[in-house]
Amino acid sequence: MLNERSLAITQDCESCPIRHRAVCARCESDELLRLEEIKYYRKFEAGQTVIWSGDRMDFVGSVVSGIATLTQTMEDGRTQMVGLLLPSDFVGRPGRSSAAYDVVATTDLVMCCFRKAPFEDMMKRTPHIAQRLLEMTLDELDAAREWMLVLGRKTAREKIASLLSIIARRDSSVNMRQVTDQLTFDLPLTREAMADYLGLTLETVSRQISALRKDGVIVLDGKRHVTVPDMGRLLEEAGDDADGGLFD
Amino acid sequence: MLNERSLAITQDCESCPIRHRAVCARCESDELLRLEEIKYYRKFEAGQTVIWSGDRMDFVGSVVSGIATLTQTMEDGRTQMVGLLLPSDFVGRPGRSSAAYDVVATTDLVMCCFRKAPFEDMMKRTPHIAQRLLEMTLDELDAAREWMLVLGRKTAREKIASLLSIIARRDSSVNMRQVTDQLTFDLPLTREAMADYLGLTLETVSRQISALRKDGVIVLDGKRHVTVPDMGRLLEEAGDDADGGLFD
DNA sequence: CGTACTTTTGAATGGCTTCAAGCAGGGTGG
DNA sequence: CCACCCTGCTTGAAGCCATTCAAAAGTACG
Repeated sequence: MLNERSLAITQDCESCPIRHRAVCARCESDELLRLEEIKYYRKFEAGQTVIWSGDRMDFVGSVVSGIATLTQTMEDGRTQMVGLLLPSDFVGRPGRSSAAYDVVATTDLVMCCFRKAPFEDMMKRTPHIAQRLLEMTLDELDAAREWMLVLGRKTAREKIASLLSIIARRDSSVNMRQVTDQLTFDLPLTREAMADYLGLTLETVSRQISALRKDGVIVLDGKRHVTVPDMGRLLEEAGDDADGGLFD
Repeated sequence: MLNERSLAITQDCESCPIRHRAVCARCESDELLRLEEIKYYRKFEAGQTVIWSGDRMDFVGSVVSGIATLTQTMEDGRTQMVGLLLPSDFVGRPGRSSAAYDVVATTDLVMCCFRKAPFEDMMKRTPHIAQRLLEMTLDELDAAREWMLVLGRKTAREKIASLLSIIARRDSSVNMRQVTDQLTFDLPLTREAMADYLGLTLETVSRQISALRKDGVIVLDGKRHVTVPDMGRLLEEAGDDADGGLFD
């Protein structure tokens, strides 16, 4: 919380916490200065909708702190999460005027925004931005495809294990911790949000988490705090090979 | 066949059938000339594997004619198709040396290839290529996310209807036909390949196709030739709203 | 301390899979 | 020319995993 407030005041790109990972990662100092002129921060509270699918989207931006979700909803209410947005992730699509998905703040959220037209203009004149955006988009495409395997072919138990291992891996990379055998983290999602991510019902999510706990694959402290005694075991349960993805 | 042979001889980018849709779409004449110097054609027979997941990938390229699939396989053999590659689609990822997925030719296939290093070099000096690749990657990301909804939340019947409507839509756009009420096309995939795309078994695919036929949603002539008497009806069965995606 | 929300747990149902057999079409060799 | 086989496809029956419906327990907050 305190952290987010201080970030919201940040105007200096050089000292920005996502400086080295966001869409501006490859920019030189002079390019950053020009970005600073057109950027502005926006804050959202947990639960707030950032953009509705189909709405006019007149800005793009990066998540500075907090977590947001990208979801798609059918007319009858079935919803599928299609992306999890973490600090440094990019929101919006240059060249498209309306949003394709709902973007919802899962936690309190700070975004670094640019109005679309100036940003697109900047992109044309700054190859470093377009290059980085391409790289990030390719990474997202890989992640989406990996998730297609989870959704299409994995069992409920494997799905839960896959989600936990992804969160664990990311958490350790964000916090620059070593991926040792023992890992601890907080679930940033409710059971329902996990269900929407995994294509399950929240009851099944709850049951499978209980089962993994009972089998000693994870240790729960409260509803949200998770410890993984043996990461290899968790990856096995996810159906990946034991060192899958750790060294790529 | 004859068509492919003639394409395989094509050296002239200006008259290339995918000229206006592929990664080179935005290139000027002089840029095309430079591409022509480094490009080469490769042909694959139906069933042949273009690249194995994990293999060194020393080229990238565009599908000129034919169809290929992108698949992911788990150790126990479960497989999920994560992409369908059609003429003008791009294969390979600049900045990555090994393939992330199996690429398999579903029909006879002709590709326009570039060795990776010269292509990456060219990309740096030709913003038109990078711009177009970004656009194409963003489109693919949207397609992958749309598919996540299909895999995660749709019933078997809806999945089949979704696949059929996507093939129908693409077929009509490739052949520059009007999307009228009546549509006819050939399925480019076996029941097993459809199952791998949809996260189903081939038996379920077969059953649901039979059910849609029985209910008059589609008309079958042989195993592969499909007629859609009422596209709106098919889209309804897919769980999309009746005009979904036709006018985007 | 009560209300609202999230999570867990139980029991019954059902949709998809699994296992199994039979069918259809196309090519091959005797 | 036809028996044979191979591959792709269909259909049937039984079983299982995840869902659905229902209720209660745990948690957060005024």
